Amino acid sequence: MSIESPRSQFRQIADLLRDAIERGEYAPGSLLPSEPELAERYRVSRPTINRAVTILRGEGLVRVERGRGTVVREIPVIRRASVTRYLRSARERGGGRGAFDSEIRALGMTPRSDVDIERAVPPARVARALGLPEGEPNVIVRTRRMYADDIPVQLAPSYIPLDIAEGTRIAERDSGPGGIISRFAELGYAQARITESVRVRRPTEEEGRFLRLEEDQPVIEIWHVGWTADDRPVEVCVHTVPAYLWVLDYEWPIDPANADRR
Amino acid sequence: MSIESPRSQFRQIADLLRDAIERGEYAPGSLLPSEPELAERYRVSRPTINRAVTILRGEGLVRVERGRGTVVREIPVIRRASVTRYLRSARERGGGRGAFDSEIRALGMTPRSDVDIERAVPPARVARALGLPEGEPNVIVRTRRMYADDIPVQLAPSYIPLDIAEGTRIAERDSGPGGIISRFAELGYAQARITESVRVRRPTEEEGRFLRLEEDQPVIEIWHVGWTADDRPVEVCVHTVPAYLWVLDYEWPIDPANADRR
DNA sequence: TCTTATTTGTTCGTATGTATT
DNA sequence: GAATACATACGAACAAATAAG
Repeated sequence: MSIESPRSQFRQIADLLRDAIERGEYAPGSLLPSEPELAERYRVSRPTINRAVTILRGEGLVRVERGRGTVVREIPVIRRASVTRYLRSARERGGGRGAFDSEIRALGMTPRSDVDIERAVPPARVARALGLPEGEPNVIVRTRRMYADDIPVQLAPSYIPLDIAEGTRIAERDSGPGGIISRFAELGYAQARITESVRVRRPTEEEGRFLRLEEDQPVIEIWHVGWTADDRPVEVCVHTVPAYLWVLDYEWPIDPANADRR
Repeated sequence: MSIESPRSQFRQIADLLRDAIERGEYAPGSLLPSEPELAERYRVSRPTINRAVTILRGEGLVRVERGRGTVVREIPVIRRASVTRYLRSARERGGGRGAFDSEIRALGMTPRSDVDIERAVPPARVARALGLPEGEPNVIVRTRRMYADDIPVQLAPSYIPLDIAEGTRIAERDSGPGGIISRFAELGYAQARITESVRVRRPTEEEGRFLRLEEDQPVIEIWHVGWTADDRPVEVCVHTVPAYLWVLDYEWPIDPANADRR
């Protein structure tokens, strides 16, 4: 084969296939040639081909349907407007019913989302972040599952201390006009500040199942905390999205007189 | 072996090794048992062990030195204070000489960074973002390479239109007091707004070489643009960091009266 | 400096299992 | 049920890098 030696064959073949897909040689939704066929074409063994395909799967470029073949994925990158999504204007943009709706409609896809409400013991990390004792059922969890054209694209459980949420609209499926942020304000816990921490990690089993991810497809975790003006954390929301599918946009003003960087 | 069948052996062994590392059974900096030894211990073939180790490499948990062995990595996660790093206060925090310095010193490590200056043809994406014609040598590139304890941790080329930067301190290695942001202000291009887009991708070859990454170790790309008050983009900086090594922190105020979310 | 043993990297050929068509 | 396609594993082999003598 025409492939040089210092680089492993399975990586080189992954490159060739990736290029071919990006050139449009294999259209989105279509099948790649079967592994035996590719093995013959590139004159390598089938496990080597399989290894190359595994790389592309990790990148979200193809999806494998056992018994059927390897499907080229359509990769419409979803942009998350991380800051402006908390403004009323974001809700109106695109005629959507919320920021997520606008984000998905902007791609010409159809958004959908579910919410599950339950009272639960939060993960220890969450309890600590909320300043609550660990191991007690002291939060309301609002688990949102979001879809674009019925494809799951985001999992976002939100944790609110029971002493704030219990018996309020926050603990209802329909949180009412203006969303839960408006409810927080009415209850005297107006959120004044948001912090988000972005990291990349492997999906948990549950995330993988819901987002239809393989284990070598990393997710972006957005650890979102809402703070009141007197710096009490009142909401932790853990957004989990497939890393290959999303771009996160942030934006803020700076004061040049005060600014610096090296 | 004690491993169940529905999950592949190489993944299960990766889990076992990961747990052992996280339990501290293999100390940071120490060697894992050799692959033949692990193969015997878990009663699988050596390629299966190798495959498991490959997973851990992708996660940044171990680093392999051929001929020597597999080293457990010390993983001090670096937090990037994405917003406050543009405030003068960030520079003073920790007695560092800049935001990056503070970030690294906060981990008890020693920061170091280089800057290379050159006049160059920017990548097409960059030219478009700056509103410049493509394919022309119309930018100054300030390429920063950053290290923690001499380990490369970030690569960040910054592109500035030639018509702004040429002949100014921006095109010098030492950009002077207050950093280049102060120079922009003096030149009448005060940056008033920052946008950052965060995405995850495979490293380019150059990035992989510098950051000592393998191909299956994703990077976070932070596409950073500085805008003047009249919305001219005057600087594009592409921060590239190993995804397993960094957490990005963002923070902003919200106005509850105006806020909304679904 | 050179040699040899050790350790990981990669590939092959083959075989078996599982899911889908 | 049969054929097809991918998933994974084994054992063997050779290459490349390192370490030890």
